[in-house]
Amino acid sequence: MSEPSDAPADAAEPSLEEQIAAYQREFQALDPQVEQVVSALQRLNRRMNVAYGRQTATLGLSNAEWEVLKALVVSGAPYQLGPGELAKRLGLTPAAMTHRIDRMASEGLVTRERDEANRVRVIVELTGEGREKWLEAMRLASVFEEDLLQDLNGEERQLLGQVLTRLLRRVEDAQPDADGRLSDLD
Amino acid sequence: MSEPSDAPADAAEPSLEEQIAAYQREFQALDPQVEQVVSALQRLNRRMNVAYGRQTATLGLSNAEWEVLKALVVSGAPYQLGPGELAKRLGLTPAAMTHRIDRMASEGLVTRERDEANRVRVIVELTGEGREKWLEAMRLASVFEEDLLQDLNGEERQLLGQVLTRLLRRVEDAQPDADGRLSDLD
DNA sequence: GCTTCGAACTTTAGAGTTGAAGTCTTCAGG
DNA sequence: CCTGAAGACTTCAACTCTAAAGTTCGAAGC
Repeated sequence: MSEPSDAPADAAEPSLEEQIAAYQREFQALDPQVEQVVSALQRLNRRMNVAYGRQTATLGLSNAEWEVLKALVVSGAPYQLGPGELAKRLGLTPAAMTHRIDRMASEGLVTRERDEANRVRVIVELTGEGREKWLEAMRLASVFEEDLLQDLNGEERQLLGQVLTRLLRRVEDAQPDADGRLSDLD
Repeated sequence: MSEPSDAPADAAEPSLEEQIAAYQREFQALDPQVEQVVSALQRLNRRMNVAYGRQTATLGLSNAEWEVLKALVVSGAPYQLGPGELAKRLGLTPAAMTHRIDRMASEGLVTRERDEANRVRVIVELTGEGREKWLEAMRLASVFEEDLLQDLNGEERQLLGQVLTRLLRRVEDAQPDADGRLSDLD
């Protein structure tokens, strides 16, 4: 026999609304409007990252690798950066960068060589294949993003972008990179 | 000798604007308005997570532990969930949950015991101390969040919340939890 | 020119995660 | 009963990240 009313065991996964209601129930001082913004933003961002992860996996790229490619492409022109600088931009320790570059170099996405002008430094450079991979990933991402914002008209998009940028500026001003390495890339 | 014009080596960390300009330069098909929204959202979310991490560290909590506490509190009433259910909600493998619960149980934040009604199951329950920690973290978080949204008036907050919720719904409809475990908590 | 300090990267040890295999319990047949 | 299959959790090996040394090179002082 089964008692559906007696052994709940696993409640259903909470929706955004249920979660906010639960927060309010457990912590009365909470402003539901604020929490709606914050929780929706976090959940949305997480789902987007999952979607990006699936897309890049399609190309044989991990999310970690994609981030390195992005940093190098954004740096422009010769597509060169040092491990330390890369680590700072991705929000990793230099040690982690060393290993990541190992892997990516062995896959042919980047090259690693000593800077002959200053032999303490190392230059990580995007390869043609790496750049190509980034372009493919970018094509997928832009389609996904366009689709995501499909329901918003131009005015709404602009407003949303402006408001988010204002909030970002506020956070960045309040946290002047306190302990270094906390940027991470988009 | 040093040639400031010859050996750039480390370019400055790119601002949001610089980054978007770089994307456009390298990938012409990009819609700058879409990218403004997406990049601002991602960067904002990342900075917020760093801020949360600092706050919870103040209380001797890791972000990982805070997420478990949140899931249990949101579940309500007796504050009980199984390891598997917790893993699903946090977006972890069951194996990782096992270890996390080990740590948290040894710190007194939760208890772990077999379900006598169904001895295959394990019940993880929030302790009084765990609940107290969650409340303290929540107090800090709500102050931070209120401060973050300070410059937005009520109308703007409502609009922002609604738009983000619309986008979230769109992502969730498009990704029907495809391979399980990808939710993670807010 | 030799030495010392500092900078940039790598190496090492330890914590945390994943994926796969293993254990224990329950349930349905035979 | 006894057996087989499925479910829930744990254990194990491999991988990735962090923090703290260690290594190598360059620059400044004597």
